[in-house]
Amino acid sequence: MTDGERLLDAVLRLTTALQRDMETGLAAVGLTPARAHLVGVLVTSGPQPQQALARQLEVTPRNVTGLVDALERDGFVTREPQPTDRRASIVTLTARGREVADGLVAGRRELGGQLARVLPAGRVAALADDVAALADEVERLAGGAR
Amino acid sequence: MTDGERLLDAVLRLTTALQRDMETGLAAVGLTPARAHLVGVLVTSGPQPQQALARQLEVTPRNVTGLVDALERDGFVTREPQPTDRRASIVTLTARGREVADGLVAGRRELGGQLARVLPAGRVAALADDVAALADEVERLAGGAR
DNA sequence: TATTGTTATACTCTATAACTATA
DNA sequence: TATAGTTATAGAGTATAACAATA
Repeated sequence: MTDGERLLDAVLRLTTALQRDMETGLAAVGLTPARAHLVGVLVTSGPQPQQALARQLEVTPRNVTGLVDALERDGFVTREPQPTDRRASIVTLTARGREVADGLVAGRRELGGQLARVLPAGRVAALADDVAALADEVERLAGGAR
Repeated sequence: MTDGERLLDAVLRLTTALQRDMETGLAAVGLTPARAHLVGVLVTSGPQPQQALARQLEVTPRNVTGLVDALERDGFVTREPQPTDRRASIVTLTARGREVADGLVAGRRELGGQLARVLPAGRVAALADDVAALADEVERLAGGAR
């Protein structure tokens, strides 16, 4: 097996483990990855109409309807009427939604710290650069193939 | 942002890009990730009854029924009767299934090569080791939390 | 009595198409 | 006429529970 294949294997293994870890963490607070993604956009970009969410999530408006339905039912967000355009509603985090979102951010920071502690302190920055370079390349491969 | 957080960000970006890249590749040959996973197990471990597939894929037997239904319909596998146990059937790759699977293996090898070329040759092996160490840690975190 | 695979049912994420209300 | 969001429909992956056929 070449070093490149070993690298790919390790990355795929990391991918699977990370996904599992994050999904169980999200499930513990009552979220799924897709719903957490939407919550993340609200945290970063503030209250938004569903069209804007659809664009940022790269998903159809219909899909956003379903995600917001579930998040609203579970008390994470509300749909606020927009006075200037009665077609649109503004999706807004509830207090509880914000609390949960803050917890996710904290958990992510903690996971970053745990990963950093796996390696000698001097290597973490270089590793981050190398992995970023790999990500750039894969994005180029996928994007450029069109 | 700490180096650990930068590392985590890079890894998550790589994860997303890889997933997208692989999904489009699979779709081009008529497979989904879940079905390709099943095909991969057949390549590695040979023809299997569905119970064994369910264990290796870590999904329910019911789920395997659905995946095999789809793979059978699309001509990738067949269900062969098992003479010694008439309850069970043995899931077997067709000639076309094997061809497609060989293509996936080749594609993976090529992707490994492309990743390796992103970095100075001397760093690839060390990077593979570091990423493997991260994967070990995340598996430990997820598994040990039970 | 235990095991293999299935039918029945349900939830989540995703998509397209057609429609309503509003701009 | 264009836009925001919905209903209708569909496919994929996943799960549990009940059941048939076989061991």
